[in-house]
Amino acid sequence: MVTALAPFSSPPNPDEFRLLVWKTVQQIPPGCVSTYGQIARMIPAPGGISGDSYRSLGPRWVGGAMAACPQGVPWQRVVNSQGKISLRGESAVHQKELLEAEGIEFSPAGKIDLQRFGWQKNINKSTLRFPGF
DNA sequence: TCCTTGACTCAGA
DNA sequence: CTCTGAGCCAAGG
Repeated sequence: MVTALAPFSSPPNPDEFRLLVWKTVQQIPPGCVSTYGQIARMIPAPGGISGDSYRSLGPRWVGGAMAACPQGVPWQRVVNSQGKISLRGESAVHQKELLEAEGIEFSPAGKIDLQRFGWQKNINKSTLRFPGF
């Protein structure tokens, strides 16, 4: 079955790619967020896909995978590169509530500071603090 | 068949 | 900070 999602084109092996996305997202700890682009970069480009193509399509494929996210995957911890929620309508509100419940803070403009709450942030920075802690 | 619409990102203005 | 356009591709009205 071809799945009911409609990402911008699909990777060579849609099912396998989505599985990798979900597995990666499951590794995001509570109180942290990641981005579609970051998830994409953590997954190697499928065979036959050039680095350039993957750079522009990857994030969208991740978005497509998230649209069909199964239970048990912290989908709410994935936001766009600007640190803002990409969903619209009710879902967006729900996502914001779930994240706030984990201790994540939003700016007045509805943006998350990825330097503070981003997953695997710069450990080089002298300030070692755990997200949401 | 044409046009719109996606859980994206980046560079500009 | 907000808005636009480009890059990319397919399904549905």
